[in-house]
Amino acid sequence: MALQSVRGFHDILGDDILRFKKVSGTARSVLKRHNFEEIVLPVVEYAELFQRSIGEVTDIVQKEMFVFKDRKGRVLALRPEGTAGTVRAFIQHKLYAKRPYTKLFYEGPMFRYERPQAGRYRQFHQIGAEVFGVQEPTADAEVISVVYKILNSLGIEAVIEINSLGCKECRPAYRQALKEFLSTKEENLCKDCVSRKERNPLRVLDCKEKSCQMTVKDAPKTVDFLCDSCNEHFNKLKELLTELSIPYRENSNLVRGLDYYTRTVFEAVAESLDTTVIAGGRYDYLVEELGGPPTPALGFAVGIERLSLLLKEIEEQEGLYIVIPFGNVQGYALEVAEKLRNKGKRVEFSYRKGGLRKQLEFADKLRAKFAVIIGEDEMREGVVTLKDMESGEQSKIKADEIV
RNA sequence: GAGGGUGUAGCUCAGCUGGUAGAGCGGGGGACUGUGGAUCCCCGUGUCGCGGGUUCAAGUCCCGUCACCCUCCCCA
Repeated sequence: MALQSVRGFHDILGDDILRFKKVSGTARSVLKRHNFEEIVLPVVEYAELFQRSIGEVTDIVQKEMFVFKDRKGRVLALRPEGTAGTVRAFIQHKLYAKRPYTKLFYEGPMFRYERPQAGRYRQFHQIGAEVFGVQEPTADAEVISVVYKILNSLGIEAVIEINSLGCKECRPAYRQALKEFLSTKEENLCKDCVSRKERNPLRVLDCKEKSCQMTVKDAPKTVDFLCDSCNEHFNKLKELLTELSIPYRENSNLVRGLDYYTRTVFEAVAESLDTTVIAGGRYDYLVEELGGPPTPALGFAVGIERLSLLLKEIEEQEGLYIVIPFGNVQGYALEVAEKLRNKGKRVEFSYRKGGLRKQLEFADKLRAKFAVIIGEDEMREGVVTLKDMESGEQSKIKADEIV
């Protein structure tokens, strides 16, 4: 078989790279304005880190991790997400001791051994951010507003859904109530949900099976079981979002697949794709569970490929100048090209063979904004012929005066 | 991990009941060493995804395999 990339591992090129960069650049610019600092994390970590953070019984850990042993027999894994590594770094470098709170963001490839589909790859890319050390809902509001701004500046239509899962105090009671409710309705649940009911009852809430959805409508809701402080936190968050004019939808069935979430969880759902493009939430116990001091935290991750899929038009690049040498004028033409580049222009020096006709066809093909035609006449006079490729107008101007 | 679909030239695809591969677009070249965004002319041996089988003969049938797409699981 011909040489080929590994299943689920894809190249990104052509127009896709423009979309990819736009998503990445937009997210970075929003994050920068919110003063998040970048951290570049390793792609490989001890597998244990993910088992302990994401949760032993989750699908990500059980069947989707790329796990392998190195030469010393250490059990390593390709990171399936970015939060665990960020938390590990936060603890390892004792960032909690340096500032009252810390805001970080990361970008890079993540790996999950899943069945590839549209917008789903085994190597995909996320840009994510985390806030450590703030328990106030203002941090939740900031993070959600970052998500909103990213979507907004990208012109992408997605609905932000929020929910609260409660904390150590109130979640157990809810879990119990839900379990009991589900037990009475077992005959209405799908096969998956019957087994899920014990292992991870919350997940039954967002099952797509119709009969499950019908059943779940009457199920107890997380928000009805929140303790006073969780309730206050959630209400305050909603107030803040309203104040910030961030549209959101409360979805009492929203739960997340990772074990570490507490209180606020949220997703940006693109209805056109019927998929989640950005997701996140609070994880107030994770830092402590991984060996750090008790530190409330929250974050989110953007699926770059998925957002790219929603990007309609790609940004026009800066207008291209194509320098067309014609005859024995190579040196002079090259000089002109350099001058333009020094002025910051995007310049292609044409290596295309053939007459002027072919050259202009080539310019057209590259979607050049201007053709800088340089023949022997031009060289003799110390000028160039600048042709506006859209209007077709052209004029001779001095080499130094092209803008 | 389960189910379904697809796989022929760079791209989109045609190829009927098996007989030895085509079109459009793109690309290259050309009466044009000075003018493009539907001027004209010329140019296609590509492992018909891969491997095996049936057959005198397979792109065309059978089996396997790989990849992609869709649904489920799960998730960004």
